[in-house]
Amino acid sequence: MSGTKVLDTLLALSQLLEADQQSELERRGLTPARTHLLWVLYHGGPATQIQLAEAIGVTPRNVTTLVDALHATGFARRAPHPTDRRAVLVTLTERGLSVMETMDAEHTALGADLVAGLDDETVRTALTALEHVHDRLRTLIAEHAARQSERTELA
Amino acid sequence: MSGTKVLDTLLALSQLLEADQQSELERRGLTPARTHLLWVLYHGGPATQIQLAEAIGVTPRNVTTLVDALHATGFARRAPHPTDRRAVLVTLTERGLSVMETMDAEHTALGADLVAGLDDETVRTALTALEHVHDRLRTLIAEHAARQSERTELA
DNA sequence: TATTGTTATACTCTATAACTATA
DNA sequence: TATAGTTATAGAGTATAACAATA
Repeated sequence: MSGTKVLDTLLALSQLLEADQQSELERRGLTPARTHLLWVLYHGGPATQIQLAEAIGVTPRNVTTLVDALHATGFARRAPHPTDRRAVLVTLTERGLSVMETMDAEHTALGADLVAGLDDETVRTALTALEHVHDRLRTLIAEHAARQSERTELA
Repeated sequence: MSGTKVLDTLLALSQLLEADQQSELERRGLTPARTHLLWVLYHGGPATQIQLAEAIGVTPRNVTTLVDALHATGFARRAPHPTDRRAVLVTLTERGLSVMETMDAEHTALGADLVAGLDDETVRTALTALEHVHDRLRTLIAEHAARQSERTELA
């Protein structure tokens, strides 16, 4: 009973978080997918498009489009790879770095804001519970995937 | 500090929930947007496309496309509105009803599964904390919106 | 022969604007 | 005149397949 309640609250929360983030991005002329790419560059440094594709979980073809768009809007740029002439290194521009720094600060502030008014003990308990739920979900997904590949092999 | 941790865990959890749900949908030949529409029909009964557009939060034009697709794949159908000849009533087919019943059951099972292994007291505390966070976020979003409209009026 | 990135093409979701049929 | 839904058009994100240049 309360498990369903927890799940429903989590889903409602996800939706609000996404909506909030998206409206912030739009103000800055960014989209979720492009921001994700910038975030990877911000935290991981310059990368080839193949590396970005793996980090984001999309095909290399999509990275071409995203980098094109980020270049056109001035957030990122392509630089030649120092040793591999096939590859390019995607890097943040000044503008891209600046906007990521701002978003990073906002992210930290939002985290603090969301738990304001809760005592430390409650936050700790909730965090432990969330991590437990996270682990359960990962396990369930892994089991699903295992069943899927069994089915595929049978077929 | 722990606020950021809570936020990051929530975001990681959201991502997993979305990925898990999406892979389930694909197995059934559904997409997230179409499933959302079916979900509204399942819980609210037959509706006009305008009502669906409001419930889902998209423009009426999009509902046309979604209903077209759901009709083509046999999950929903258009019926004439009994009193308004301009409007149509979108209803679930047998297939649509059946798949929604299955998903509803899976949703309940997932909720129970995610908190399995946590004692009741911990779940209650976590749920209270989540609801607090949910309220905080709603408040923050409302404040953002208010600031936005101020700016718009000045301009 | 394998890898990096691109061109070509297609599907989904979304939006605005103009239009038809009905209220 | 207002409302319900559609046609027309466009942008963003995603995918596969075929191909170029380079390793």
